[in-house]
Amino acid sequence: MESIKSDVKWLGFDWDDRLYFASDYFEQLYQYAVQLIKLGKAYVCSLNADEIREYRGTLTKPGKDSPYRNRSIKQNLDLFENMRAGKFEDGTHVLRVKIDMASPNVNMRDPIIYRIRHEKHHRTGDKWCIYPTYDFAHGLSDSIERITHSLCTLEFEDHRPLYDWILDELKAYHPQQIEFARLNLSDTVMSKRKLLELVEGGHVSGWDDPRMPTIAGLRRRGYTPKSIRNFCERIGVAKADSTVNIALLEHCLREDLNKKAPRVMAVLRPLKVIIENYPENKVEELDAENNPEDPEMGTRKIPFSRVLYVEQDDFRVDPPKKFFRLAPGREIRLKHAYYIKCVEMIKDGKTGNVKELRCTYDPETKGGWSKDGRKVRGTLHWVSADHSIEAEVRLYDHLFTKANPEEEKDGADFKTCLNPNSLETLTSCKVEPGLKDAKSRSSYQFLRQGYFCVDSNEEKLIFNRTVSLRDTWAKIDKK
RNA sequence: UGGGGGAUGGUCUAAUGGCAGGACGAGCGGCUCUGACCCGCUUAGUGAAGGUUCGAAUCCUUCUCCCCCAGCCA
Repeated sequence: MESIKSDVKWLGFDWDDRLYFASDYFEQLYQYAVQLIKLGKAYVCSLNADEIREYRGTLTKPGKDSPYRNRSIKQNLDLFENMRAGKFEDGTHVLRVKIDMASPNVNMRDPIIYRIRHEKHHRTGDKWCIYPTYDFAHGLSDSIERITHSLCTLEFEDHRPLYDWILDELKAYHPQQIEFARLNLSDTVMSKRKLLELVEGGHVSGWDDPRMPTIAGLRRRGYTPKSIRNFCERIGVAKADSTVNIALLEHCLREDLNKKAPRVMAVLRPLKVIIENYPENKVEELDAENNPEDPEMGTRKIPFSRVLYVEQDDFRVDPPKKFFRLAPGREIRLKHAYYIKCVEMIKDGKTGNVKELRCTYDPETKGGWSKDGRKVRGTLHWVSADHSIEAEVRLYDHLFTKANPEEEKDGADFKTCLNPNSLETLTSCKVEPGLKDAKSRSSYQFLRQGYFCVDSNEEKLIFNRTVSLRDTWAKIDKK
């Protein structure tokens, strides 16, 4: 309950002084039930659960009346009072409403409105041992609260006749129940039952695992309340079953973060670069803008020195067409810094992998501009090796490999298409020094990579990837 | 096979008898010190068949397909 409250607040809503609980109305609800008995519209039924099911009939066959259906009002009043007084065991009696056992809508076949449960309630404690069912409490609670419209999901459409019946019989204020389709998202599951399975099966670390579509999970992943609200506005509300593509949610997220998240440089998979013509001990403080979308976010200083790290993906020994990044002999720009040219690559003797690059820089291009007007196609992010700090980065991907895990063929379990690579942890990432004091939960854009938020900054700095940037090159490269 | 709902581009959603539009995605191009953002263009739809009407996504008829209901759960 507390987590529901904090989720709602986080999303940006407030109930002011209107935090209501159905349990606040237990006494009134009881009195309404008594009234129904007096009207001859409710009776205590002493059939057991199996018998009640049997008497109910099926979808196509009508039910038959309970043998207890015609108890006298006095008898019912008496029995119900004793139910409340705790004179009976769980399951021995229930209070049912008298409608029509032959109704084509099974919800109208004398539904149960009160049952005995000798259980402690989280708000009323031991005060009650009988509790109203949802169908009974729902409409009357709405009525007591004087709400105008009661919104719920489609599966309650069949319950609306009962909702209406109860309020009409009691001549109570009658709100209008309106049903709408629940929200389904592609590439994940939304049902509580299935999410619980993921938690209990250890497929995720908990309800707030950043891969979970729960509010707690989205929050920890780095989603902003505003992006979620925008998303909800865009998808609208309808009565048709639908599955919204998660790409739209991600779009709303990028849209919001693009305006808010400060830009920083972080190298996830470091490749060492030595600038051969840059003095050994020299360090320059370069200016870098914090957010081109918002000049008011100002600038910061970032250190540049002879030994740097760049992204492994940003170098190719044998660059394909349209690859604008570093390659042997190729000149590129280091963001906010200088043009550098790759003059040599050093391979690991054993693996043959490139483990280090030797480059030269052009001192005339400080800040990233060339006076002679020559252009470079690529701009890379980088960090200064000596000044960077280590961080762990967790890359998240969709939890499932199929857009609709619930539609597994041959009725296979939805967990068969769990994505084994939905979490990739990188432990030796290098981030710019200014991130040393990054606050927990704060969001950044790692330039050219994506949006990341601080999961924790206690013993070590840990980032969650919220969502990647759109990556046109990745699409070209795949072809 | 009883009852209740639903069907508009790949996806979500507008159009309440009067030009089928928007967003996301995808594709192409432009811009660029982020292959980001932004901008331009393109793609692609009324479940089916009849009927009413000057005119139908919308009204009528028939059909098809999908979802929900037989808890003392919500």
